[in-house]
Amino acid sequence: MHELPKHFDHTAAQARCRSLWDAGKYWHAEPPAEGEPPRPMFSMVIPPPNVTGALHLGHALNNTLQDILVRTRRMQGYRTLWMPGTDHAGIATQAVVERRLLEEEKLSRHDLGREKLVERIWQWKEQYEARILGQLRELGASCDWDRTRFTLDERCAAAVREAFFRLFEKGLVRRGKRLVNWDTFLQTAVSDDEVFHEEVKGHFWHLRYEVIDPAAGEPSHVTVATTRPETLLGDTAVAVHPQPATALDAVEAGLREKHAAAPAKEKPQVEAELEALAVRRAEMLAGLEQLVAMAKAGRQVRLPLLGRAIPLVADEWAKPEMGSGCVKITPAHDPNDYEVGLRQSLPMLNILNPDGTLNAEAGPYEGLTIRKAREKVVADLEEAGQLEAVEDRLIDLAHSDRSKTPIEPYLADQWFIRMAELAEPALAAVAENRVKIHPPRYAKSYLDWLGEKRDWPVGRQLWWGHRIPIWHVAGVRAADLEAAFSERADVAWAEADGEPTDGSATRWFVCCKAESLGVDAIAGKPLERDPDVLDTWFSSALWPHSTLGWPEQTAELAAFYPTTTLITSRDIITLWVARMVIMGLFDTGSIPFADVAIHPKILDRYGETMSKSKGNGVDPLDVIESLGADALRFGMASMATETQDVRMPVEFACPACGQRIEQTTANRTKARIECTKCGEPFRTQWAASEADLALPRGPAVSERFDSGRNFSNKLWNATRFVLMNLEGFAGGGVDAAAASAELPLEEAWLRSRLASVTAEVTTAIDAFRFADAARTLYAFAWDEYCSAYLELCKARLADPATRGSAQAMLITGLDTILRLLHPVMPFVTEELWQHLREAAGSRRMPWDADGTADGAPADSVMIARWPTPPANWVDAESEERFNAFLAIVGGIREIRARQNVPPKTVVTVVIKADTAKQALLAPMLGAVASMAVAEVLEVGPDVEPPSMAAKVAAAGCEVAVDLAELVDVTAELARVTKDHEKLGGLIEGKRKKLLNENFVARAPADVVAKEREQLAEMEQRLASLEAMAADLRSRA
RNA sequence: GGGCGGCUAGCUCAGUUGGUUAGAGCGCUACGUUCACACCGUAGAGGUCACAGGUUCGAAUCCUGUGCCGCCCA
Repeated sequence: MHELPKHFDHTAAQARCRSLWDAGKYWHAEPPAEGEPPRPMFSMVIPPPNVTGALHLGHALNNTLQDILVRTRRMQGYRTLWMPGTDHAGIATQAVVERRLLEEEKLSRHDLGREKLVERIWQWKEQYEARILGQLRELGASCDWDRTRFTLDERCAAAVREAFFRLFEKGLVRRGKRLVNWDTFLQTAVSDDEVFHEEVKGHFWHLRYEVIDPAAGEPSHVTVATTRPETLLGDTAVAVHPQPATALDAVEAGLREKHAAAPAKEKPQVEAELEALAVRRAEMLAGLEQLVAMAKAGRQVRLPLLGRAIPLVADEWAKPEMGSGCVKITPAHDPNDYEVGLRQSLPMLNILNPDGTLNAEAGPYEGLTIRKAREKVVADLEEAGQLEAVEDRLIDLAHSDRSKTPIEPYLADQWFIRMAELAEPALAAVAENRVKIHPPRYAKSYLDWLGEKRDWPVGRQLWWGHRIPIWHVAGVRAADLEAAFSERADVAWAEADGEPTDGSATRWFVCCKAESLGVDAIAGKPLERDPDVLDTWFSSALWPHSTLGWPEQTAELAAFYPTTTLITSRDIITLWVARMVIMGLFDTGSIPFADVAIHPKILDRYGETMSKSKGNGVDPLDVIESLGADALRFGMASMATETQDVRMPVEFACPACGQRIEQTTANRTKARIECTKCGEPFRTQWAASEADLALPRGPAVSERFDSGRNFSNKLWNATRFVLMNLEGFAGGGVDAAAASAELPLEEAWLRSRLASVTAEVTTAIDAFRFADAARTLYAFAWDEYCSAYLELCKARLADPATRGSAQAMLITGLDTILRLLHPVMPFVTEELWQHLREAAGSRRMPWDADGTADGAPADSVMIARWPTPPANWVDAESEERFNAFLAIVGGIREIRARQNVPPKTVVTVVIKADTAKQALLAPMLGAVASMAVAEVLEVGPDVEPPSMAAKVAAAGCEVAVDLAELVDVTAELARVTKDHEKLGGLIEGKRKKLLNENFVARAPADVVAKEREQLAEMEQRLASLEAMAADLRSRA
């Protein structure tokens, strides 16, 4: 006999399964060979994880869902490719490497130089790529490991150059000024999503600017306020609102509206605001209107410290309800001022060097850092008597996510991709449902974002990334370029459009799709390669086709592009999904995928996003190590509902005693925690001191993975039971063609359930409802297969007459469950499949028969066929009848529990039932006996319960357990009374409903009939309860 | 400021076109370890479905508004 240990050992199993799958390369896909019969295709690219760090729970979720889909399709016979790889993540990776360089060697990237730094980053990449791919394999991801790509590898680089070149040729690349988020530490622009905001303590300085040559009656100065006084060096105007009265009216109207809607306790606050506004109108409006007139008259003010004359302008950005009503305008260093600058055609004066020091425009302040410059500017203003006041204030300051330093708005030359033309087909693809987004509501954010068609800034001032394939040359004529490159199809050029021209020499951009231009100079003028690299998302946008070999017309591209599905998280719909659609269409003319499945984000118990810096994350490897990859995957799959986010309470696991300690905002940042149970201390991710580091680590875990672990073990033990009862198993399988009526009820029932569960699970996976699939399988395997069928089989296996068919059905059920669950829990199912192969290799499933020669079970469940139970297996009647049987068993158990009957004591039972139920139950009495530890003496319409009996209504029958000396009259009476009360309430409700003429007249007939039926049944039960109560009272 | 989502049992979540006596897992209570599994079994307690209106014979479900939490975009 093949006997299993009592528990599933996930660690050993995971290693074994992986080598089995690797040996067979079951995850590998090839384009169809010539003459090969056609098969449906399924392909998908992984959202490439960053090589910045290790995988987190979000990745675990994302990759679990992908793997479920891929494994399902593979089993369904598709030619299935899941393309793996990693992303170079330009700025993020460069930032971590630079930070380490500074910390460990006190070197900046400039000390090291471009080439050396890039070399260091490659080293980092090698290390983390290996780690990430290893983690994906730990998770069980069945990617095609022979095809692993990297967004910065040779193949992707060729695709990037080709795509950029084509954009350039079509005039879709432009260079222009733009106010960017400048990271002075990394000396690059960072995108908005790489910026976080944090409140810091700062000041609000009120500065006095003199009016130049004021007319009589005009003020001698204006006051402006700023949180960044050093920016005055770049001021090119002072603004005042063009219609201060109208603007104040609008503010007042807004406040009145707010007042009307405000709850009583907030009204005084609004009233105070209204009053202040009235005062302001009285005191300041005239002055503001005078300033508007001055602006129109072309009055100027003198910039303090530098003495420059700058205009007073009228612009709506100035808020008459705030401060002095005037605002200084620094177009090159503030986003709002930049807009004003554009509207008013103001000069844009950049006062910063890329490293965050001030440049020559700052005059005497040149060379100072921003911080020093601020101190000096403030001191000088004070000395000059131009500092009116200083307030303390909390300032919402933008910081770079990468370097953690404050962001400086900075006007710089940037490369852009024009979106107007490119966005159209990408919008249409989603609008016309050729690319379907699930759940569909997410299509809106895609369409809204893309609909704005904002040009895409693609240049980054970094060293790590795809270098923009553009060379600059100046002072040559078009004819010179023509002469140099007319023979070359891989070179294109255009007149520079965003750079200052000095009139004498035309500047050119030369774009080349080869790795190197191969020419240093034209007509004696040097060609200089642009230093910028491309935004990481540019290479990611090409991922679906670049990984398959584009621009080469490879067999892979022909076979697997467009891909079928993309599964990703909702936060990168715009950054990534939209850009893949754009570039896929531009490069290949085809959409990159037909379906996009969006899954939720994982939050902690407080609804906060998990992050290492908050200390509230769970490391997937901890879960894999302690509970197993299957537990992690099952947990992830059951969480993947269609809502936006899911919450996951986090706990610390005490390494000494295993106690789980709730993670709170208070303890999650501690370096050491003492166990609440055993008192032993353990360390967390924050441990830094030597004493703390010496402690054992208490991993952060979550109870939400327990049920997956328990489920693995349940399956393990169900299989253990089946294997223990295989003696005499004849092989083969069930007779698939048999009609339900010919089968014993329990077999017809299980067959029917297998068919409907298979259909439900298949549909759920097709619709990306992974949680439904996981939950359906859990409930079926646990409550129906194990708790009902397997329990019932204990009696059937003992009886030689039924043993054979019980074995065949048990095996059929188990085999089917393993296959259906394999995509969710690949390891435990594979391990059990192998045991089953050894112990029951002669079993045959109907859905294998037409495939392999003899329908023998596959070498691995990973390549076994997805079950396809015949339609005639579904049999609602058998299901209903079996449920009646289960209800009877439940009724007897209920009485036993209520009466505290010892588990092994056999009770005697009579059941009053109509003839139909009588017939149904007759063959099931043995099962009732085994499942309820009961001997059923009599079943029929005229059965009289013994005088001392506890009764319960179940499935329309009255089940009476003879309790003779056992009855606990008080408990029984309490119970009956409670039931009576509850039932009474329900009956009242139903009667009322049925007395309502409107209901009877308007509700559909079947609903009314059902209500009547229920009422009748309830009334009958009530009568029976009353009789029981009377009986019991007489005995109390 | 605009958009989106959530608010259902102590916790985490289901609840499909409005028609049930509102469910599950965990936790809790009681009982039970030679019987596949204590990572288990049996039974039980526990819910004004955020709040206020409305539509309807009938609302957790549809509509309007409010509140709180969160995300995305500006």
